[in-house]
Amino acid sequence: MSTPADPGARLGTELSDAVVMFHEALGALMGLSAADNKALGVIRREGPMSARELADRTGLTAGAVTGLVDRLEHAGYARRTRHETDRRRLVIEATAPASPQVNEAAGEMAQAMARVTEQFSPDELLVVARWVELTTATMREQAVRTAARTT
Amino acid sequence: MSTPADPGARLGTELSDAVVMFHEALGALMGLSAADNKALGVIRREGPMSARELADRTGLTAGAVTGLVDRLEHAGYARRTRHETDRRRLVIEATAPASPQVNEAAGEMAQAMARVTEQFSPDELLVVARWVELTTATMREQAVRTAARTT
DNA sequence: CTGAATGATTTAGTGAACTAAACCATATCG
DNA sequence: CGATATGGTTTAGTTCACTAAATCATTCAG
Repeated sequence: MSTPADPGARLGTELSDAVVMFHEALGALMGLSAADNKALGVIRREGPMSARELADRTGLTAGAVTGLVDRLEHAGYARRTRHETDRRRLVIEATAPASPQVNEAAGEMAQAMARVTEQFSPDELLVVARWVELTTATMREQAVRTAARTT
Repeated sequence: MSTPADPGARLGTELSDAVVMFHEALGALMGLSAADNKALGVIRREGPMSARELADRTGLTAGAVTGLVDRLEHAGYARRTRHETDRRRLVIEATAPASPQVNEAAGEMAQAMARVTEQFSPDELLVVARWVELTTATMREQAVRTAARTT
């Protein structure tokens, strides 16, 4: 089935779990529910957008998005602005993580990952980078396909 | 700051996002809320446990765990048994994913990852495996440290 | 300029999952 | 054996984010 050197199988379980756990822990530290955290991810990933757009992305109704953005804004992770030309629209954008605690945690994580990187030669890092890239694309595609099945 | 060959930085954002997205999509396909999915993860990861133990792990009260296990059991992802010697206690254990849809999605993911693996030599796979292992350990540790900050 | 359309908010009501506490069943201790 | 502790369930009440629909503001089309 899977050899000890098959990272694909491992990713499926352990790394994936660890990533999810860290993500959840960071979300909790930020004081965000899983749903709010997910929405923030959408804004961060896709850049500033209107409330309607965010509603479509998250599958929420317009009314729910108002509350969602209220919470994100109040917690300091997002900002509401009016659209320059169309003043009915909002521009919802993510702001830098405010809390020092969150910055510290993120910084610590970055350092820890740097220590991992340190242990590989430049050539090896190229290999790993290639794998990470392919895997990311695969996970994304599978996420979309899997989501499509739910309908 | 981070070179194109620094997988650590990439993991922090893109792969991590993709992993979380897939995890969420799979959870949705399984008909589980994020919280229930997380609890199921605990049972899968740590093996059979009593309701009290699960309550401690998830931070829920005893009453809430009853409902939680009800849902998991009803959806076919967990099973309640009585403890052999102490018949007050439950033994809550995860069962194999029942729904054909979930199996299909999991299978498709496994195949997709196999196609990624295919593109690397055995030597390269060893490098990747080493990186995955170190990264997993790091993420786990950081998840725990981050969770501790929340308190 | 008026009327219809669009974007966001507000309001009222609903549902899901939670807590706290009362409640059974079983186990353990004196 | 009786009293007390422990594990899980049940119940009553609360909280919170959601939807649907009414509302306000702005834009666009005729």
